Amino acid sequence: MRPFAIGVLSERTGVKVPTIRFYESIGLLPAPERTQTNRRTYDEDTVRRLRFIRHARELGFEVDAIRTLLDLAAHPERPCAEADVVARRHLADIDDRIERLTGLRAEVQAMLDQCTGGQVRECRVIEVLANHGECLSEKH
Amino acid sequence: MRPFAIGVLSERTGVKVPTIRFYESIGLLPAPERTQTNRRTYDEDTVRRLRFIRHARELGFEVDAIRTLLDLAAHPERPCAEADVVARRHLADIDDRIERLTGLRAEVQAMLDQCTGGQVRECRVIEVLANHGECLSEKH
DNA sequence: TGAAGACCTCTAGCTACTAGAGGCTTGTCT
DNA sequence: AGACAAGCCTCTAGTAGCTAGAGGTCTTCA
Repeated sequence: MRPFAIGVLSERTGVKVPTIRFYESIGLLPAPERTQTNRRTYDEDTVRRLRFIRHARELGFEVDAIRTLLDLAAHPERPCAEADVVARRHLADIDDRIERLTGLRAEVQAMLDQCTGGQVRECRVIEVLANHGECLSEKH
Repeated sequence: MRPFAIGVLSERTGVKVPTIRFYESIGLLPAPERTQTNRRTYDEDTVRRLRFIRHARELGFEVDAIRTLLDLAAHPERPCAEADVVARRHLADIDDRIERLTGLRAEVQAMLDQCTGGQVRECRVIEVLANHGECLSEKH
């Protein structure tokens, strides 16, 4: 396969052109070869690398974590414990966020349940916001 | 009560001093009176308003939504339907995020479950990231 | 009186992109 | 061959909601 342009890379990976340039600028993608007229050219390796990045992003991994994972992927002989750690940390982070959101959900739902639909004067939504004491939990 | 300084407002509301100035700059808080030496002075009204803001932020409302809610809170004679809409939209947003996170959680968990702890060469975490086809869902 | 601490403004940084301006190059159609 | 659109280039700035720091003034307390 011939080297191809950034637009082709974009289409083949589903990552937008400006995003590809952005990834290059932060060092997630290496600076590619250029044509004589200064255009970036890519090869299959970059397609694989970028798909890896995209997929990890879709799963919510942060760029720093992806850097570590990419680094690991490049060294097949190393133990995979480190990848495990990264993924476990991410899982814990997701759990954390789910838990907090679930708590919030309950508060907002409770607020809405109490709303009788009258005037703002007696609106529970506004009132709960104004008075923290009425909340389900003291946590926030 | 005498008017008080920004540090006092900060302590009484739990909102950091730079954040208070930031809220002023984006118009969430009105520009306060100043002393002759240009220091901001606040009163009880601001404490209430800022507590309202803080509480809404803690519940995950966006600044724009808070603007609407504050506006409503200032007009007790209006119907509270609008507050209801804001809160319901927020609830839907939270549900959405929980759902997406739950999906992610399952993917990451599945990835981890398959890891046998050997070398990166046979690491499922790395492999799953490299090959989207192995995912639980096609959604992402 | 002198030093610490609180206050002031302004700028820049965080995450992960996205959008736009202004200007070349490439490809296609006639 | 020439015209014109589409694609590429760089650079800057904007998104949300703050946070941190520089460099300077003012207040408070021992």
